[in-house]
Amino acid sequence: MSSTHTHSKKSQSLTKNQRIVLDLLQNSGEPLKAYFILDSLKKEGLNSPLQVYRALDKLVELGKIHKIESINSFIICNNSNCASNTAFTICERCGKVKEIKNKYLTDGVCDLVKDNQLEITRYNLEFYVLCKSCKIN
Amino acid sequence: MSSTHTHSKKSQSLTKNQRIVLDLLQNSGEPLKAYFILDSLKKEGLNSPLQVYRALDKLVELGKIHKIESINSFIICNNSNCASNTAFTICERCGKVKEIKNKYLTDGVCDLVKDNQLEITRYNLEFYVLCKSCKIN
DNA sequence: CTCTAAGTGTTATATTATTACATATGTAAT
DNA sequence: ATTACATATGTAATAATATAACACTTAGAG
Repeated sequence: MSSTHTHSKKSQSLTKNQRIVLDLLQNSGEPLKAYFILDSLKKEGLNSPLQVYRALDKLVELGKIHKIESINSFIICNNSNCASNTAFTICERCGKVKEIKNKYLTDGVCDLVKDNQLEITRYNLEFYVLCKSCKIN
Repeated sequence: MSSTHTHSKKSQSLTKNQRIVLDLLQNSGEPLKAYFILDSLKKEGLNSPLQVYRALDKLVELGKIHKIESINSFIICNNSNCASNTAFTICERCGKVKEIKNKYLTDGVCDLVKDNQLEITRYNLEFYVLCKSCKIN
């Protein structure tokens, strides 16, 4: 680790396809589906599903995005260090998804898990809710 | 609600397709995929994916089975009253799935959720683990 | 008995994801 | 610079998962 400036490599090492997929998810902020991403990025040169899925896989692996399993969608990670652990609320009425940032909740889950002698490598928590605006209407 | 004996209807009201799909999942105990169920029940008269999916949907709705989202599979519910809440461990090496029956864990999650002012209608928790037999080998 | 909700059977099609293979690129060691 | 290697790319084909549409049937309530 005798590097003075090579840190940029690790943070900058996204390829073109990975970059444009990440940017789209970043700008959207919402969960997006693979084929929607494909359509959106046709003009950027993405031609096949595989190109999208490969980029998505890599970004998931890097912890930069998450897959929301129950809706087959991908969303930008807005926690700094959640690794591959995920926790979401999903509105049952409008479908809106929010990543749960509440440290106490996610820590609490970890504690619960430890107390119950489960050795977890990662987890995915999907909480179905009625969101605020849907509750009103 | 002026019924004296109509309760039998509710507990017995599975149709033939729902029944054979439930039985298969019951006997298996493992998570099964829709198209595997279809293949397995061809001889019982199931001919199309839709017949399987309709039965599965209904059984999920009744709380008799659960869908494990991240592996697109369905498994018999072995809790008596988990409603549509689910909690599973999934072995990352061998794929084995177990429903978490630990009341303290699931109650704990509920408490955490309440403490954090989330109104949850249901949840799906997927914990990825290395199961005992895989840990040894 | 009739009405209605729920389920059935079937065909077609939509959506989501992977396999296979040939080529290209970035990085590190020589 | 050149090789070697791991990783990524491009493309076509296909697999796996799930739903739409429609005509018909059945079970239970009144």
